[in-house]
Amino acid sequence: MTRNMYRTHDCNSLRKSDIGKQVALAGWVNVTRDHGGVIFIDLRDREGLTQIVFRPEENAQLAKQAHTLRSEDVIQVSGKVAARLPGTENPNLGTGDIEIIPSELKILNRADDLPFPIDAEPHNEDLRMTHRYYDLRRPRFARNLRLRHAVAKATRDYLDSQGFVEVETPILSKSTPEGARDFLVPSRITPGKFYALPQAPQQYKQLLMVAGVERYFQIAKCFRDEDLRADRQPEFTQIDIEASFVTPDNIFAVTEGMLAAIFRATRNIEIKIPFDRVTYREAVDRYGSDKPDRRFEMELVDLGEIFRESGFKVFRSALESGGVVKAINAKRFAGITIGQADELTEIAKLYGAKGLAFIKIENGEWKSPIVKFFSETEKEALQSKLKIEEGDCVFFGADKWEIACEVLGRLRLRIAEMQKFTPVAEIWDFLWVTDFPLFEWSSEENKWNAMHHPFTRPKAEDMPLFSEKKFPEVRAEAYDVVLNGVEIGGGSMRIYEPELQDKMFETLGISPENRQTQFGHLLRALHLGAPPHGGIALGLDRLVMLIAGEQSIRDVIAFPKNNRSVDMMSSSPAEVDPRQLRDLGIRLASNKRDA
RNA sequence: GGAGUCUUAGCUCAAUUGGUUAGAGCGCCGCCCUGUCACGGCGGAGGUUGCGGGUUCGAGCCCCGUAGACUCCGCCA
Repeated sequence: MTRNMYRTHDCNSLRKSDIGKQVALAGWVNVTRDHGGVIFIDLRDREGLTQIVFRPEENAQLAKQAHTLRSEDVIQVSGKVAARLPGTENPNLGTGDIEIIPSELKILNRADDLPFPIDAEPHNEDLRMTHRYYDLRRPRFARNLRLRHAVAKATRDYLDSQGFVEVETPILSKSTPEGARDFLVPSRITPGKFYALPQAPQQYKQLLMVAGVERYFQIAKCFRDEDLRADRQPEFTQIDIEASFVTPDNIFAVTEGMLAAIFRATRNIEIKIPFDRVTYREAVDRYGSDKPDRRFEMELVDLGEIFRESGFKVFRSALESGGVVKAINAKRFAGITIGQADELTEIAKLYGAKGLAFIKIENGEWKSPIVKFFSETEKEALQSKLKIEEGDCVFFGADKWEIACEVLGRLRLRIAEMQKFTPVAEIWDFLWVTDFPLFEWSSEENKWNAMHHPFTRPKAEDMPLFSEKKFPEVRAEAYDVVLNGVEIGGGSMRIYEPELQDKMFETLGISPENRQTQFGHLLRALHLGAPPHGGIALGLDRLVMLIAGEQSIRDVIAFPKNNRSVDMMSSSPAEVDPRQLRDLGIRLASNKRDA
């Protein structure tokens, strides 16, 4: 590929051993260093940099031309590889021992004044996104795109080796009432009807199991019309996997093997498998999160026994009304500033606490307005249970279990940030979170919703609870895979019995008529010999983001959208020609400009 | 739907308590410079301080509104 009329080598391939060769290179002018006489050009292509030297005494015509070069001009250079003058080698460059003495310079294209410097980190993200094709020239993004490719390739290679078949499923599919808001696509041929873009290939992959594919995967684009975050895009990519006649252990093993293959291929790292497993209950209890970041300690400690009979009414009454008292010990955080304390209090309130009590241990003294309510026995018990030492800062949560855990879990993460927790070495802490609740109560809709999705099966041992309609206690055969506190995937064993699926729909408040219109195909499929099956889907964008060490999935997507779902570069979404709407039988309800 | 932060030259930022002609570095243009690698030196151009309104003798700065960006909450089965 590199040898053609434009070039014989890439810009990171010439070494000492090539000295004397006649070569051609092509690329972008990374930087010019024009000394009036001698001119240095760093030529850049996707592989690296090579220095070109123009000397007026050798070729005045070329030097004159080179003098006009500016950053990001596209040029082609032919010439001879030469050793750099002794003492002027650049050890920071792979090609630092050599330079090119050109005999020919072709200016293929000139660049205008640049929207931002390519070597600095512009903070203005909309400017970057507007000129994304230019932004992507920066080595960091060239690296990220190639990393993403390597992850996808390792995924395909591994799953292929395990007998999985990649099957494409429709992008134009059907809207379903459960889950996220759908993107809709109007049908021209059937006016008034709409396709929906898939939120995930969930139903199709289950139908492929009924079809006897047995082991399916797909690197699938998914679409959800919800508000965005740094780690959420309206369209994103999943590594989607499903298999028949399997148990969760089989899915865990294939996922672990695949992730191991990915880390081997991209980072040459052997990750530790199998991953630890914790139940949802334990994760929330100990870390205040269903996606625990275990790279640092600061676990939630239950203080129920200590304060059951306490004279401190706030704690005692929380326990008496069925709640919990829990705490985290932030080591060496007694120096907390007023601003930090205020922020943590805000966080506590945001997640439902009435306030935030904390104790600073400074100069051997426990500093807090609540300490005076504690007995000596309580203080001693606290000290030993939380391993309190000089310089620590202890934060309390007294509330319903869910609220106390979530509040302390959020504080735990924020405090770790405030303490500038940075792991000494790269840590890849994978774990499985299992036994999620099957249902969650929606106070907004006043009904039970599926926590994962409506096709998730209850755990076999919880079937009786399901029959007894003890819905909050029913656990699902569902699991998430978590990496460094980020949920990178989740899945479940599916319901394959039509009767059980009907019972599930019934619990979710989906009427028999709606079941038929919305899920009829799936229900019929379950009646035609559906095998037991289950699977998982991993967020490719998030996974690549973590491997790349990026903070946002936008940095590992070639053309992402901003947090209002706008592509700043192409200005989409955009208005369309009225004739297009007429063809679709669509009339806009209102024209914003009239407002 | 809600909260917070931000918006000054092409880019990154500054401008004291509301007070002179809104500055600096990079980039750009011109001149000089023959071994640099973020080359260097001298000079120059470049601004409706996001937009609209208000308070004031006077607003980049204070107030109200509005637009946009980013982060978060809700939402994301």
